[in-house]
Amino acid sequence: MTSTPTNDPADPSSGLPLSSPGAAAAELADAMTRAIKRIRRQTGWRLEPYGITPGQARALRTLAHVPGCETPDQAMRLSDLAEKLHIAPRSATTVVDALEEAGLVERSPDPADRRAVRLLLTADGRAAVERIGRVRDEVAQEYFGEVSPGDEEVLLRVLRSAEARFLAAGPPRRTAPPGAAR
Amino acid sequence: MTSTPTNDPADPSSGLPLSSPGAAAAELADAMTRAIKRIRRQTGWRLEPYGITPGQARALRTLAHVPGCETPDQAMRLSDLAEKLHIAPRSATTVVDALEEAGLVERSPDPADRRAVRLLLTADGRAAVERIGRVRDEVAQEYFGEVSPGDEEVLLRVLRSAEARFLAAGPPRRTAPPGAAR
DNA sequence: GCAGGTACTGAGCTAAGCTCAACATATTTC
DNA sequence: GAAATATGTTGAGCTTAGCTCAGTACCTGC
Repeated sequence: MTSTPTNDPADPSSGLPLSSPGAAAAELADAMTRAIKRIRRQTGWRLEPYGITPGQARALRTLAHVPGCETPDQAMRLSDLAEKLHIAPRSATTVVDALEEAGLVERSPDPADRRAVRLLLTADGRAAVERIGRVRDEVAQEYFGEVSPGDEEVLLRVLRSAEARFLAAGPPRRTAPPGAAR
Repeated sequence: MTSTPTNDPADPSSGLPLSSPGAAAAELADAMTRAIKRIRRQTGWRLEPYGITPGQARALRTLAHVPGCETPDQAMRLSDLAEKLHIAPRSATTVVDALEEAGLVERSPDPADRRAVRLLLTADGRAAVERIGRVRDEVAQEYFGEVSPGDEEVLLRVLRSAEARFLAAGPPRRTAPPGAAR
C-alpha cells in the first residue's frame, strides 16, 4: 500500500483513482448527500399519510421558525417565506394557496402595510408542524441514533464551523464566472 | 431538562435544550441538509456555463462509476441507470436522450440482448465527467477544506457506519403504514 | 414455435418551479 | 397634496423533471 498522502480515497463502493486536492472533501459531501437523500425520502414517505408534501413541510417549518408566528405583526410575510425557501415570490403564493386550502395557515392582512400578507399558522398548522418535527426526529434518530455523543459533537461542530465560514464568505454568487461561456 | 417527550420543536439554527429523543440527530440532519444544499447549488451554478444540468451530472457520474463504462458488454443499461437514479425507466430514456443529443453518451446495442441498450460514454462524456469531478472537488474543498484531517476521518467513519447500518436494515419501505390513511 | 415476461419508447399527465404583466398600496419628490 | 416611482401579491402561461399506460421488439421456458 502506497503511503502518498493525497490519493487512495478508500473506495466508497468502487472507484476511480482520485487524486485532486478536494477529493476527500468531495467524498464527505457525497456521503452526506446519500444520507440526506435517504432521510428525506423516508421523512417524505412517513408524512404522506397525513397529506403533507415535502414542500409543505419545508414551508411550515420555515413559518413556525419565527417567534411570533401566530400574531399578525410578527409572522412572516409571503415574500419572506419565498426568500427563505429560495423560491420566487410568485411560487410562494402557490405553496401558501395549498397550505391555506388544507387549513394549515391563514392569510392575514399586515396591520402595518396593506399590500402585504402575513402567514399565520392555524391550530391544525401547529399540529402539523409538531408532527413533522416528530417524524423528522424519529427518522434522524433511526439513521444517526447509534452515533456516539462524542462523534455527534464533532459532527455538529464541524458542520457549524464550515457553515459559518461559508456564510462569512459573503453571499453566494450565482452568476457565471467571466471566461467560461459555453 | 424536562422529560416530557413531545414538546418544544426546537428551532433548527441555534442550539437549544432539546427534548425529543431524536432532536440532536435531527439537528445533525438539518445541518447536513443545509451544507449539501449549498454545495449542490454552487456546483450547479459552476456547471451551468458548460451546459451541464444537475440531473445530467448525476447521470454521467453514475454511468462513469461502473468499471467498463466504455465497452458495450459492461456498460450500464438504461434500466440500470434508472434504478441507480431512483427514477422510472421511462424517465431515464429522456435523460439519456438529452445526453445523447449533447454528444456525451452513445446508445449502443447490447451484444447479448438485443432488447437492451448500453450507455457508452463518449470522449466528450468522459471530459464532462472529469469536469464535473473537478468542480465537485473544488466546491467541496471550499466548503470543507478547513476541516482537520482527524475530524474528517471521524465524519467519514460515522457517515459510513450509519449508511451501512441503514442498508443492512433491509430495503427502505415505501408503502404507508396501515392505520394512517388520511 | 409459441405464451408470457422483459427492455425500451411514444403519448400524454402532474407538480413545482419560473417569468412577465397587472393591480393595489407605500413612499418619495416636487 | 399630487405625481412619480417602488414594493407586495397574484393571474396567465411556460419549462423541467418526473410519472403512468400502452405499444413494439425481443428473449426464454415449455
